[in-house]
Amino acid sequence: MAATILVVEDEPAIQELIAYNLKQAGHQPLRADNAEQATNLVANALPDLVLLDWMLPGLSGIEFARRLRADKRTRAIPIIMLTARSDEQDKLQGLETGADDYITKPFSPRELNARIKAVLRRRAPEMTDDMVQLGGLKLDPASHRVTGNGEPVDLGPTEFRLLHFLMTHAERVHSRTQLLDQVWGDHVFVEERTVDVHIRRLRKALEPTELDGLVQTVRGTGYRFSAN
Amino acid sequence: MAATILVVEDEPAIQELIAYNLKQAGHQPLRADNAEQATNLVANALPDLVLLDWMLPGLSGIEFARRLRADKRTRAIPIIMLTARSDEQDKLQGLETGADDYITKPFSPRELNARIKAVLRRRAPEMTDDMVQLGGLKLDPASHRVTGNGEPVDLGPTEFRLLHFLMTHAERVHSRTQLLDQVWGDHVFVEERTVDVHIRRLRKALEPTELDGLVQTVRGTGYRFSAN
DNA sequence: TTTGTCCGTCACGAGCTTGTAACATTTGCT
DNA sequence: AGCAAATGTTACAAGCTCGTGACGGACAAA
Repeated sequence: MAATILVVEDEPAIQELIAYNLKQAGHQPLRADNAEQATNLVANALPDLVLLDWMLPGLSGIEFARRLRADKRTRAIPIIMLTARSDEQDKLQGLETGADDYITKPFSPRELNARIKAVLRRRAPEMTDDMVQLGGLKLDPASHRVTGNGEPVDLGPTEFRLLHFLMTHAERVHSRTQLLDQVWGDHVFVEERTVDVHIRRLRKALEPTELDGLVQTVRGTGYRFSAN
Repeated sequence: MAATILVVEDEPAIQELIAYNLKQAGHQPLRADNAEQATNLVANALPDLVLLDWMLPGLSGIEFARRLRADKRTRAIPIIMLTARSDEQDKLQGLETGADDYITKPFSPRELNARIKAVLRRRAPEMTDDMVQLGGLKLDPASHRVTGNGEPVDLGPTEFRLLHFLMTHAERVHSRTQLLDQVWGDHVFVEERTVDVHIRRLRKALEPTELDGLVQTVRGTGYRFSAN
């Protein structure tokens, strides 16, 4: 659950309060007072989620959300809208622009955390620290441990992230490019074939538990984790 | 559980009662009749927890709580709100300002103590005086003593806090940054690698008891205390 | 002051990770 | 079968992470 979360909020007190709560919950907050600042931060490094105030000086929150959705690089980032109004009109418009969820101020830290967790679980399950258990394999992000049929499995950092992503997106084929984006990160330039090597390393590490068959090749497309 | 607790309450009789009960429970009460006095006390020394009356002459309890949350230095202090009203409206608003818990007057000393303990445990389990016992290691915050397999272990202050935190958050990986935040305090500027050195010192101190293996390195991520 | 303790930083080296290239094997197609 | 593309596999150099000992400064007690 160590997500990087961009907070776009012009009111300093609220920004501070939110940032504090995020840190408390184990996240890493990035702060921006307006859409411009936020744009710069996003250009630099992609956050895992954006908390976006509805009312912003200059470019409004809705407009900023629209831009995030328009850009291919940022399209997948989950967005939670913050608004002072509780009126349904706004809510609808907010969801239309592609917000994943919506919180009406004032809100409790507990509610904020619950929504963040819910959105991450839906949009980016590999960011939560929920334990994943599939086909005899068990991966626990919190303790950073993997066991296959009860036996401990030793993985390098990259193999761990790779397996975590595959398990949280099982039964689905991922191209090498997608895996590079999701597991390596978007500002990294690596040969596609490198993925093959790490898949190989992952399978090798799983071999002793006879579970290496769960990581499957889909020729011409990519790789897949399947528990069937 | 030797916490320093700031009581902000304008009614002398109730203040007296609470202070007496806190003392009885082993805490050290600090008293303030209003937000101004409280501010001065806090400026002088940080309490471990604040008991805050909802209704105060002058600056209200809510407002004071908000200020505590706004200041970086006091942000982390747990707050329990006291209120004469039992109405839900207030309850919500109290939590929104970042209070950790809420007690409706009149309350029994027992309830007060239970809530204090619960809040301290939730916010900072390593702040309570509960003895921690894991994998042959026993750490007693009250007597500030550590024994491994019965043998006494000699630790420096930082190693003690580090071990205490790790044991109260076992089976979980903590990054260097997290450890610095939690054990050193988030206002301190220290090199990340310093954590390594203290881990080393901790392990060295545990070596004679053969229990140094409980403090584990998770390469690329951080450290973990594990009793498995 | 002297002594001792504790702390933060640094530098060095062992060992682990990683990306890539090179070579081997499999697969699908004609 | 024969071929080309895709994937598996291995080796390796470069880089990085972490363990470790040493050092000097801060601080308090003697």
